[in-house]
Order: sequence, then structure tokens, then C-alpha cells
Amino acid sequence: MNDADAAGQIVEVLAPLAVDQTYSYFSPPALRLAPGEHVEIPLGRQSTYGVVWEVRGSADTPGNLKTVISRYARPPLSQKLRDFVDWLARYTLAPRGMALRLATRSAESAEAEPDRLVYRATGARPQRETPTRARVLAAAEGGLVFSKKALSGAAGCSPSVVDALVDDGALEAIKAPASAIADSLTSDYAQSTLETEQEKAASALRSSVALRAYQPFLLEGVTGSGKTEVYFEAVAAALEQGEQALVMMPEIALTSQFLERFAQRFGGRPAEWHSSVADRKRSRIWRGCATGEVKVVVGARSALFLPFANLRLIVVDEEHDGAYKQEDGVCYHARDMAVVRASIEGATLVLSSATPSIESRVNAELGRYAHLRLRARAGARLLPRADAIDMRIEGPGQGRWLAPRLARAIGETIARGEQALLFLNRRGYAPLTLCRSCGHRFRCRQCDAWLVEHRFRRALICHHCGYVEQRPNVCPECDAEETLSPCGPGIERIAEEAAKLFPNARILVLSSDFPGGAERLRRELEEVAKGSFDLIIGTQLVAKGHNFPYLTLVGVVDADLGLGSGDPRASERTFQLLAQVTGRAGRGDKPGAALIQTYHPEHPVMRALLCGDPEDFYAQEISLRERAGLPPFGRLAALIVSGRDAGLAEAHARALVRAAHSLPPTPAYRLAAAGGLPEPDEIAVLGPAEAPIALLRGRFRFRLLIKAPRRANLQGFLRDLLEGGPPARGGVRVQVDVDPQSFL
DNA sequence: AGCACGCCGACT
DNA sequence: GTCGGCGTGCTC
Repeated sequence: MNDADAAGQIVEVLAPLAVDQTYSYFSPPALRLAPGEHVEIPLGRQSTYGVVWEVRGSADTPGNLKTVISRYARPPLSQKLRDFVDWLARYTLAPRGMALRLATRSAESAEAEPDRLVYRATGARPQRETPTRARVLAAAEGGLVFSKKALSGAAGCSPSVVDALVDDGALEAIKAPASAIADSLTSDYAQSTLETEQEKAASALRSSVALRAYQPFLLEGVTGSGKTEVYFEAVAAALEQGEQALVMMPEIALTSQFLERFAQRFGGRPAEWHSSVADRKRSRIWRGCATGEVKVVVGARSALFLPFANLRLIVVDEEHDGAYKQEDGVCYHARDMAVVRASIEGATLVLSSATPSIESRVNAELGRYAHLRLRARAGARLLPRADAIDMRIEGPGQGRWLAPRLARAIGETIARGEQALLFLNRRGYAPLTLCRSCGHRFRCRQCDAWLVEHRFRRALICHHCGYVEQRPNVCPECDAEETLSPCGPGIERIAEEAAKLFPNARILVLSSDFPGGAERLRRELEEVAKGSFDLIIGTQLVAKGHNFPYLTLVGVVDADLGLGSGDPRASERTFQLLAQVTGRAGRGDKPGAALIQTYHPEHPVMRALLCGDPEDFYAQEISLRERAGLPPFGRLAALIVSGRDAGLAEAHARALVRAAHSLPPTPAYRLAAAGGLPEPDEIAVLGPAEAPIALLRGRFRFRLLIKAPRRANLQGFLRDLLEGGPPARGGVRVQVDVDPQSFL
């Protein structure tokens, strides 16, 4: 044994805490740690868990360093995953420890499971035969294997009797084969029949997967064009090579319907990963990903941090969906980070959507993503015919919300025994309640927004902060009775009108604030799919996930809602939502119809919906942003002020504020260099609710999100920053919301 | 994440 | 006089 073998090591360990640094430890000679291994380390006055980030050298004695306590027998984090953690931390400006947490949260207790033992009768008689032993042996008759618990349970004795019988030779213990973590999958279990366009897209993906190099694709295709079948071919290609694939979906889109479809194609279910998977299962899947045993994971955004051994493919389904944004703790956009992970892993990336986000479209047009398009619906299905109802011309009378033409169409649909859906993205009965006698309007005490009347709950509710108060019968300002008057429609009010118009119809109202929770919702959606209702009235939760096979008519009640919100993505979001809802209409070879009630039939969003071609919309929207001097994406940066992480964050805050000229290598700087972030001429302190609105009213050049107790202090703090002086106190965290593609 | 240290308001 | 609230800072 030479000196190097006898010496200990100096290792850099990252703990999954709010620290950005790694800490140095001495590792005794016997441990021989490698980067990525999981260790227990002393930290402060207790011990924690950490990951070896780097082995820095050897040493004979600890010197002034503390000593690593032990090694955990978990699969080490690969260099690629560690690089991803570092990248994510640098990009989101989160402490590296917090980024590591995302990757190790389910690693705890991910040790190899101990062999499970089962027992079988050997046929030999035990040396001493007591009545209890006889009962155990009787239970073990027939040559089958049983668990210890099953035998002792059947015999009504303690498990130690089984042990004794093993010692006596009457039973034998056998290693049970480890139960599989996930179903085994077969790449060609059932071949999909693909049409020409699909076939072309699928073969592009298949050959990319075979190349084993980072290659990004935008897979764009109208509802029903068979995007899923196409990316299933890419999954199949990864399986054929014995390698891994990750399919990400927004949590609510991850339905058993989807898993069934997957099983029909691959002969088994993928490993599922989302918030309600039990802890034990989670750590098994975590381990299975690291060992390569788990081949395909279908999961929500957190699946992005699994320790894949050989990841060949990442699919981001519904890539435009806002649910990919993580907004507390480490703030990140899972779709963007999927791009980064794919590039680090050298994997194929597929962003899939019927209505891609603007930034993905722009990336495709710039040639950063290969653009695969499916223009036709698969299986000769036709797109729903969309028609506008111009509310200025053919709107309903006073106090009604459904235009006569829409009401008629619903009646006819129900009469044919088909299903209709009325969509209105507004919960409650009426968005505003005022007093006809004095003009009093109900406002939220916490945040100043209008209170929304909920008639089912007899309450006034703030949709911004959740504040609730009882709906009074008397005006609180002028004491007049019976003068409180609801203005505008909410979904409950539409339900009331529909019940009057169609007294014999089976109507279901679906809104996220109804009691019963997810369980009831799931049951109701299944009933809808079975055709148990004639008319469904719902908010945006009807837009996603489920298929409604009997649905042939979709009516959009207030299509303009959301266009006037001041949100920079208002048009984009409205288009995506309405395209999704109206796309639900139609079944088999019978085209559905969509009727859209709008005051602005000429608006680009409406025009795109009516002609059924999103091309129009994207071209308009991108040129609008160009003319407004906004980059098509990466338009904003968020400054989050909080009490913690002062040192790290302060530097970034300075960099951001002086981004136009300063040189620190932060994403903010690079954004500025790319022309995305002009120098601010004013800094204001806004709450999270106000900031997005103010932003693209053009008042501010970038967004400041403030999380802090006292506003006045922050004002001073930020002014100090702007003038370049030392901030008196407090810390700053900067989050930059841009497309990482431009930084790769 | 824990845990200590420190600085202000209400208690035996 | 202290007990304890949480706001802040540190852990190799």
C-alpha cells in the first residue's frame, strides 16, 4: 500500500441548505470518496446530509477541517446532474444548496433495499414438534413460498417460531426476487399507424434519438393531430437503445387516460412522478432512475431533477402551460430548464403543443429548434368550425348573457342527444356588486380588488387574495335595502340562465371553488365522458386533461375576458386557452362547432380562432412586440427582495440595476448585452400583484417583485443601490425570467 | 434547514 | 429585573 492509498482526502461537500458555498471536509482513508457520493457531515452543532461536489486532494490529517462521518449507499449524482444543479443555481440565482435540494429531496432513504426473504417447507420434520410449529408447517404446505408475516399470522404465533423452524431445517429461507419498480416496457408492443405528416415528424425524432446528441424540436400540431403518437415513437427509439426517456406534463394533464394510452403502446405503465406519489415509491423511482432500471418517467415539473443514468429524450408536453413555472423557493421554468438539462445530457428535446408559447415559436423561427408541424387532424377528423357572435350586433337582451344564436345552437345540440359546453373563465356569480342607490362597490380590505359575489356560498370573495366576507342584504354605506345589484356574468349566473332556458337538460356546473375537491371533480369528469350530462358549464378547468367524446358544441361566453388585463401575455394566454377549449368539440368524423361571443371579432386572437390557423396569431403577436420595443421573449427581470442570502444576492442586485454597463457574469448582464434589458430610470417598490400589471403598462422596464415586511426600508435600500452606495441593510435576490436558450 | 445570538415588549 | 418574540446570520 503506497502513501496515496494511506492518506485521507479533502473533499468539497454541498449541503442541501440555503448555502451557496461548498464546505471542505477531511475524509478518512477508509472512505475513499468519489464526486457525487452522498455523505453525512457534521455541520454546526449537528450532522446533516450532503453531496461530495469535488475531491480536492489528499491529506494525512484533518487539520482544522471537520471529518466526514459516513457514506450513504445511494447511487452517486452524476457529473451531468451536478452540472445541471450548478447551472440552475447560477441561472435562478438561488443558493446552490437549494438547487441541490430539488435533486435530492426524494433521495433520502434511497438505499438499496435489503433482500426480502420468503420461506418454504423443506419437507423435513422439525426435531421438536410443538402444536404451534405444526400450525406453521401446515400453513406452509403445498411447496409455495410465504413471507414470514404470512406464516406467523396464519399460525397465530410470533415470527420467531418461523426463525426457529429455519434453524431446525423444516423451513428454508429464500431470497425473493426484488419486485420491479415499474412495468417493463416493450418498444414495439403495439405499432401506431401514423399518417404521412406524423410519420415524417416521428422519423426525425427517431433519428435524433439515435444520434445521442442534444437536439431541440418544437412539435406543433392542432388538437387531435396525434402529437402524442409522434413523440411515443421517440420514446420507443430510446427504449430500443435500452436508454431512458422523460415525459413532462402539467400536473393536471397527467391523467390515468394518458397512462392507459401509454400502456397500450408500450405494454406497461411508465413510472409516475408527481406530488401525490407516496414517499416510499418516490425513493424507489429515484433509485431506479439512477440505476437505469426505470426506463420511462412521466411526471410533473419536479421530475426534471431525477438522477437519470442515461437520459436520451425529454418531452415537454403542453409546453406553453403556465404550470411549468415554479414560483416559490427556487423559481424556475421547468420547460426552460428541460432545455438546459437536455443540452447537458446530450439528449433529444421535444417541446409539444397545439398552441406553443411565443418564445418557443420565435426560437423555432430563428432555427434554434427544428420545427415539426402537424397540420391535419389524424384519422380524417375535422377541426371544429368556429364562428363569432358579434355581441354589438346580436347580443342578448338586458340581464341576459347568452346570445339567441348560441342558445338556439345549444338547444339543437341537446335535442340531437349530443353534448354542449359553455365556457366562461370567471368563477362566482358576478364580478362586481354595487349599490344602485349610492353607487357603493364592494372592495377587498386586504388588496383593493373588487369583491366577487358567490351566490352558492352567499359570500363576497376576493379572487386575488382569497379574502371572504358574508354578502349583506343592506348596503353598508347608505343602509338602503334591496339595492345591491350584481354586474356582469360569472359562471354561476350563466348556470342560472341556462337552467331557465333548458329546464329539462341535465346540466353540470364545474368550478374549482366548488366543495368536494379533486376527487369529486374527477368523478364528475368521468360522468361527462360517459355522456351523463347534456350541458356542461365550466371555468378553465374544463380546458385540460379529459376527453369528452359526446361533445359537439362549445360556446365561449365572454371571449374578450382576459384581453384587457394588462398582462403582457394576455393575448397569448387567451388564444391558448380558447383554442384548447374550442378544440374539444367534435367526435369521430363529425366536426364540432364553436360559437364565440365577443365584442371584438377583429381582434387578432379572435381572427386566429375563427380561421382555425394559429399562424395569423403568432405573426401578429410577434410583430406587435417588436413594434413595442419588446423582445419577443425574455422581456422581464424580477427583483425579489427578501431578508436572506444578503451576500450572494446583493452582488446580483447591483449587477441587475446597473446591467446596461456593468460586467459581472450574471444572466442579467448577458440579457443586457443581448439588448433585452435597458438601464432603468426608475425603481419602484411594488407588491407581487401590482408588479406584472405595472410592467407592461410601460411604466417600468423590468419587474420588481418585492417580498418584504416594510416598504419604506426597501425604498431606501433600492435607492442606495441605484446610486451605487452601500445598502444599509437587508438582502436581495434577483430572478431573471428569460429564455435560457440564448445563454447556452 | 437548524440553531444561536441579539434586541425590544409584557410578565412573575 | 428576566422570559421570549422573531429578525438575522452562520454552519468547513
